Amino acid sequence: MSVYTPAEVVEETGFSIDTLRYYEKIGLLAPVDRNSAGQRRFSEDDLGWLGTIRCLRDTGMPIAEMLRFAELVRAGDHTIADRIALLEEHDRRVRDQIDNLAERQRYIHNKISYYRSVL
Amino acid sequence: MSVYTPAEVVEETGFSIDTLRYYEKIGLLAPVDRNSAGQRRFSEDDLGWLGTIRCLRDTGMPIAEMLRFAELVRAGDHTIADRIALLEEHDRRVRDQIDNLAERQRYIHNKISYYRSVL
DNA sequence: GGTTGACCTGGAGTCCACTCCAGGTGGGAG
DNA sequence: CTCCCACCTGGAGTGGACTCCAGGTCAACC
Repeated sequence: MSVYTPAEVVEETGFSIDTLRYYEKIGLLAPVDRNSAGQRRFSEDDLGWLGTIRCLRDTGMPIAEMLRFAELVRAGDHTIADRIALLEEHDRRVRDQIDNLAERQRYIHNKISYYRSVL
Repeated sequence: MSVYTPAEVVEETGFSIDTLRYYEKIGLLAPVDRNSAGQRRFSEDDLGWLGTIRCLRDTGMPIAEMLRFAELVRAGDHTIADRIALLEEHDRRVRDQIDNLAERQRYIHNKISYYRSVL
């Protein structure tokens, strides 16, 4: 089981070290293992979880809701139905976001066409 | 030429009255006409511009850039090429956003499928 | 003529998600 | 041995985009 230094995790996840500490502080990341000097050593599992966080964050999920999800994950297998419900709800919002963006994009395209026509 | 009260504009645009005042204060909205009592009376043009703002805002354009666009619009027809450039740049970012969301959505779908498989 | 309600102003406050800072530790390179 | 560098902590500060507030005006309705 390999471990990762903060610098490696920054490199792999794209989160800043401050953000990683912040996520741990608020409990979005479970307490990370430390070496004898008290420095963080992230596990493979931490990396996987950070990947999930990245995905949820980048699709606009607020931290408060990611925290709820994190709690469900920590609570064990009996919360899987709840996790599905949470992700499905989020998925609907992502779909709405995409539809909305596509709709607005048409407006932008029209605007560009209009400007081109008066050049 | 009909005019609109603040309440009507709130109704039509979905912006709150505080947001409308804020946009006027920072210059995103040109100074709005007033009646004899000093109350705002929005024009058809204001409504149209607010529609544009809504679209740009909802596609994630920061206020600073909307301000730049507003200045180009106010500067007159010789800025049309610049406006096209700005909108095309923004359009690219919107496309990236949509692609990104679609990609992340696949991850979410996989996650849901996985959870379903272990139920 | 009193009350209500929509509106006004300047400025302070809020929320979110970080981001930065000062001051300190421990291990490895030269 | 000394220096540097990556890392640590608690807590303060930032940026963006609003949102709220106190105190005031005016017109209209009862």
